[in-house]
Amino acid sequence: MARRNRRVPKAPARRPRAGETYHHGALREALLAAAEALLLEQGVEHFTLRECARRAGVSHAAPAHHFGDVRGLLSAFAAIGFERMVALMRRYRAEASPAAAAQLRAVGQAYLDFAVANRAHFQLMFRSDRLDRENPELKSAGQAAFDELRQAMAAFQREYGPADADLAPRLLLAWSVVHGFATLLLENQLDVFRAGRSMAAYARTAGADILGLLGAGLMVPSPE
Amino acid sequence: MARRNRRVPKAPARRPRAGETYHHGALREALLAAAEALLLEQGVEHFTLRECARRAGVSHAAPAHHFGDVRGLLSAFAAIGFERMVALMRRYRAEASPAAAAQLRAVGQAYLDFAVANRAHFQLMFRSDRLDRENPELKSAGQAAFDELRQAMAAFQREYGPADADLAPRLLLAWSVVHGFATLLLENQLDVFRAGRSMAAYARTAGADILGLLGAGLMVPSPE
DNA sequence: GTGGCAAACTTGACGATGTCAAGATAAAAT
DNA sequence: ATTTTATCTTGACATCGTCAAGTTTGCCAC
Repeated sequence: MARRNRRVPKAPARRPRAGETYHHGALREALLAAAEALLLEQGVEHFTLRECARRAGVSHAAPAHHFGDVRGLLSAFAAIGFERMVALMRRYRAEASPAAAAQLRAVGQAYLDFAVANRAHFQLMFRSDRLDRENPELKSAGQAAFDELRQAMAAFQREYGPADADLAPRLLLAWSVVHGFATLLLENQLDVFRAGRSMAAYARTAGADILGLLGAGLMVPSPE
Repeated sequence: MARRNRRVPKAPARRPRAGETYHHGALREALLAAAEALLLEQGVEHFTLRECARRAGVSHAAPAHHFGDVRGLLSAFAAIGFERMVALMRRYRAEASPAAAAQLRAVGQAYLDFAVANRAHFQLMFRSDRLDRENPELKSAGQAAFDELRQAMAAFQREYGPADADLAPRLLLAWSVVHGFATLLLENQLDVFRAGRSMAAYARTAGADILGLLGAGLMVPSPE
């Protein structure tokens, strides 16, 4: 009722226009969309619940009714990230040769490509301080992504690896490689290597190099 | 940025007692020490400039005179972290066999042990949003740490690797492995693997497994 | 010594933020 | 039609980082 006379330097806190109802109707989705845009533009470090609400055209306390608190919202969006990553992994696998080595490379390249194409989103997915790790959607989506890697690595080991060796160390090694590379790249730690090339291009070429090295190394029975 | 009602034992802003001077005398060091304690206790996500000043017994605006802003302080402390990491790398290398493979493992294990023993400190060192990457001390300290790895990897390749191959992909692979493993471990992503064991113990055993696999894989000439 | 000046530190304010409590409104259930 | 519930707003609070302006102190020229 009271007109909100906000002296606004930022987003113009859009009031409901004619025809818009007091109830938003699809605020949950609108907030997730606003979060996506905000993360894309500003990065995970400048994400703000209030700015997110502003962009969705609602008051600063509205998100609480759908997500509890800011970690609830970000956890929901992180879960979406894992789902999209899984989708990309499956697409890459479908387009790759069915050979176990190619399948493993496809999963790794999908991991890297997703990270580079969705920088803030990826960073959010692994920032425990901004997430509620007990969120059930987040847990299951994260598990699904990990399962893609586990499955590809199991097939790889069935084909090349020593049959008696434990899967865990190889799985951990592969995950560490792609995750470490993505993390370092996104934190601008590899700028000296990248040397001007775009992140996407570099993730492609250097990523292929690294995944190739990793695969070649894992094909040899380890001396244990 | 009011966070939730974290059980924060907010130190009672100790006023200068009798005999203490208006000028602290060594405030810069006191602030860095307070930052260390605060990070250790609360983690990087709950670090606060004002709480840091409180612990050092000075007003909330005092740190600005020594560090500019919060990123200045954290960058200085991150630089200290890289220096300590380099010291640990050198100690491990000195204690290890001079063989290139053992030297490389020593560097990797030092990386992991430092990360686990200094969780918040390590996380800070790679959180660009809290740091000023142009800070000269931070830059040179980070470079020194990287040089340890580079040097060990160069020696490794001189001894085992294909002499004509490029060093960069192998260097990137090794860094990605240790960094990814440390990151995932500290973000509690490996709890299912860890299965109750302490982080330090797990970083030792699983870290050795992974570094062993990596070394074995790199000893074979890659098919490129 | 002593006057003055720059560095070190304090005080208070400002605009943010996340969350809570209480009110207003719409939709759904009875 | 009335009641209940879900949705959204409003306003307040504690806290944060930073800035501007005032105090205190160390120190150097004289």
